[in-house]
Amino acid sequence: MYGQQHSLFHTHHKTGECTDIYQAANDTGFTMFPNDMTSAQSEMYFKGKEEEFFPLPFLPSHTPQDTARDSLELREHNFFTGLLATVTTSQQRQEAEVPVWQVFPSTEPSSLLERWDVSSNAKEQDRVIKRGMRNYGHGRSVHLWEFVRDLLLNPAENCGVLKWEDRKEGVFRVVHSHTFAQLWGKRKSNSGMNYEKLSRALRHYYKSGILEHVGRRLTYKFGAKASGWQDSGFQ
DNA sequence: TCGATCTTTCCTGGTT
DNA sequence: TAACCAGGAAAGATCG
Repeated sequence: MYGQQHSLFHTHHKTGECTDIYQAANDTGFTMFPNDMTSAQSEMYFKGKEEEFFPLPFLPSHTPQDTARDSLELREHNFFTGLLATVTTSQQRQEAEVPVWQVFPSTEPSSLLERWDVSSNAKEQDRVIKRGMRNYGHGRSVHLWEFVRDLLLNPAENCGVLKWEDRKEGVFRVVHSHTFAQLWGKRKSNSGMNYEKLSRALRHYYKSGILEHVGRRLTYKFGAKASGWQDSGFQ
């Protein structure tokens, strides 16, 4: 049902080798989702020491065929960001300069992807991805204020936990403090996160000017050092 | 490896 | 009484 096969070739910028990326993806247990693949994405390289990555939309090939809810979310999310990696100095292929193509899941999988338990060797995939991405300054751990900003700018994933009080002034209110802390804890893989700790982290931003003190309960305001909250959002 | 920065954790005391 | 706020202190995590 997913990943109708198209021929889409990608030329390695060093070796010049052409690879059918859908085939490469399927070889590793994932199915490319063709609708959103663009030539721009296929040309997006990040150069690292040992691996080269570029982001791709993909879906796990073993998607569950179950609930309507999943189908709905699939349409909403459209695709997940994955990484197609060429491992040119891989231990697996030391004898050759031939790239080994592998598709890895995003290090920040969407909610749907998390439920799908994408791979049995996800730990190893994550390790390689993180190592590769560090080289590009891409995929660094998100800052709390950026997480807050993105929630506000993306109501579809906000779940109603945050709400703009004064969009123009950057004033927002925490509607569901417990859920808000849970979301942050989930993002940081920290099950011990609660609103007490989260709010302390937010208060640290007063000093740096990322947030400003408002004086109302559960209400915060973006400061001069915060950027991007003026954007219209992702929709 | 190290220092800077950010985040977490714990805490006391105050307010709503 | 519970939930929240303010901020000090220190430790842990991350990054360049």
